[in-house]
This record gives sequence, structure tokens and C-alpha cells, in this order.
Amino acid sequence: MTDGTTTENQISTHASSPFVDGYLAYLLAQASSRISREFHREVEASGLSVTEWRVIASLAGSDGESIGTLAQLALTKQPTLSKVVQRMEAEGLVERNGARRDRRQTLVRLTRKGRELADSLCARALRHQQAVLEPFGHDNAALLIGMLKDLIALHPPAAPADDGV
Amino acid sequence: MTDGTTTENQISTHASSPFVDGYLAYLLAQASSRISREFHREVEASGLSVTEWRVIASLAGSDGESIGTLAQLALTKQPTLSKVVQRMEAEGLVERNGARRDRRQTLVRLTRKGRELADSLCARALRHQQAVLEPFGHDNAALLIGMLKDLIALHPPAAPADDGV
DNA sequence: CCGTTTTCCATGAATTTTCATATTTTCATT
DNA sequence: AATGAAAATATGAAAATTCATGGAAAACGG
Repeated sequence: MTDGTTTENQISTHASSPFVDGYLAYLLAQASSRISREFHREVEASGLSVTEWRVIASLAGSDGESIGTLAQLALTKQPTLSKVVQRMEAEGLVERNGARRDRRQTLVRLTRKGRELADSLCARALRHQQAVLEPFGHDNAALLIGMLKDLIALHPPAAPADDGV
Repeated sequence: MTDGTTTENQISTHASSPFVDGYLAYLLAQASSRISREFHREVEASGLSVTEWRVIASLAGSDGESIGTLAQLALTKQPTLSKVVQRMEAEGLVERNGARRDRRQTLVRLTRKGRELADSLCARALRHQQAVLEPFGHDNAALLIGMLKDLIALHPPAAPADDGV
């Protein structure tokens, strides 16, 4: 569009349907699903589920997050997150309760093992992202990411105990 | 950006995390989740689950889709779709096997009741979409949608029997 | 400071989704 | 045609998610 980069549309080579083809929510969901799936193969090769990957990615570079925050970031309901984190603790990827000021909270953070896995996967994720964005060119890529951030900023996260996977 | 419309970023008022904040796959997933959730309240008020809504939205304006295609469109695995469609048939929203050339296939289409519900919800969905896109302005909105379509076109759907919710 | 309300998390039961696999039909070859 | 491989779906068992709820700590209001 700006230059020789992509932007001439025409939905996929595959399944389409009159209504959804122009429907933003559908396009977001499909794009999310397809882009993620490619990388999820690497994730699962590391022995993680997709939700577990989301958790360690959310914890990367953080000094600890609460269960509630992680549920938001990982797009699951709170009870799901509680159980996922318990599994991950058993596997030695995270530890719970690293000094929290509010004793209702469960503070979760990466163990050394978890951090190493997270760092490795995050690096690979960024390489994957580069490949995905390459056909758009630098400017369009920045535009896309900017608009997605705007969308997110304009729409508040789920109400407590609700989520919205 | 182009004009007075949104595009100055700064992630949400809420939960964020160093790595994911700039990660495309995460931004897509969050945006998808948040935008959809708002409308899903209306969907559930109509007595449909989110997956059921995706199915009737996918069937709107179509004269029938196979189970496999619907699974792609609805972002679920094929066995899930089979069961969802069976529930929907029991509720009188869809009918199965409207003359298919390949007798392995199960052709699914809307009943009158299903079509009425679909039309009503699709109309409301488009109004919701207008509201969501309004702050971006016409040109940026078109750009966003175009880039999402490009992303989708560049990334093929899941291999058979796999999906990638 | 005490009672009330709200927030945050854990847990058991129920539901949903997924995995593994069987069945039926089509396709390709010979 | 007949055989073997591939494709589309259904289904039971297993796993993951969600709902409903409960308990504990914090915040709030006299």
C-alpha cells in the first residue's frame, strides 16, 4: 500500500462466509488464531501448553504477578489460572508467594528454570514475529501494532471473575 | 494519527507485562478477546454460547457449510463442532444434510428460526463494530481491516483435524 | 475498634473441549 | 472393477475449562 508491501486483501485461499468476512471481531479472532498457532508448535515442543506459555511470557521480565492479573494476561478465568499455576509450580517453572504485601494475593514468579525457558521462547517468539511482519514493511507493521494497542486501550479488560476468552 | 483519531498508544489502564506488551500475537489475542467480549453479552442474552454464535454467523448468507469448514470458521476442532452442531440441531437452529454431493460430508444450514436469529444478531454486531471503529476514523479503520485480512491471507488455516484456537 | 462489605484466591462439581480412533465414502491406480 | 490410500465425520474416554461457592484478608463506615 505505502510501497510494494502487502495490503490488497482477498480473504485467504480457504473457508470464507459472507457475513464474517468483513467482521472485525472475526478477523481479529482468525488472525490471532492463525498467527499464534504457528508458534504454538514450538511451544508444545518445549512441553508447555498454550496457557502455560502465556503465563511464562507474562511473567518474563516481571518480578511477580498476582493470579488475577495473570488470568487477564493469559485470557482465562481465574479458577483456570489457579490450577494451571499449581501444575507449573509442581513442574518447577514458577514459585508462589514471593513476599506479597496483601496476604489475600498469591504472588507468582518464575524460577530460574522457568526464566530460562521463558527467555528462550521469547527470543524465538520475536524472531517469528519478525517473519510475520516482514511482508508489511516497517511502517505498516508499526501502524498495525499501534492500532491494536489503541483497540486494547479503548476497551477495558473483563470485570473481575469474568474474563472473556 | 492521520487526523485527530486515535493512535497514540500506551497500553490499557490495566495489567501489562514487559515482554507481551509489544508482542503481536499477544496484542491480537487481547484485542480479539476484549472486542468480542462486549458483544458476547448480547449473544448470551439470546441464549447462545459463543461457539454457537460463531456457527450461525458463519452460516449467515451461506447455503450450507460442511462440519470441517465450520470448525475452521468457528475456531474449534472438528469433534467439538460436531457436537455443537448436534446441540444446535436439537434446538432447531440448524439442519444437517441438505443435499450434499459428497456423502461423507455433513452439510449444515440455518433453519428459518436460525436465520432469523442470525440476521438479528448480525445486524447488532455491525452496529457494535461501527461503535468500536468510530474512534479510528474511516481511513484508519479500513487500513486496520485490510491488514488483518492480509495477515489471514498470508497464513493458511490449520492442517486438517488440527485447529488452533 | 467492631461489624459489614469487598477483594482475592482455592476447590469440588458440572460442562466443554480435545484426543484417539472407528466408520463411511471418495479418490487413485492398476 | 478391485484394492489401497486419503478425506470427512462421529463418538467414547480423557483432559481442560468454567461455574458456583467458600474462606480469609483487606477496606470501609460509623
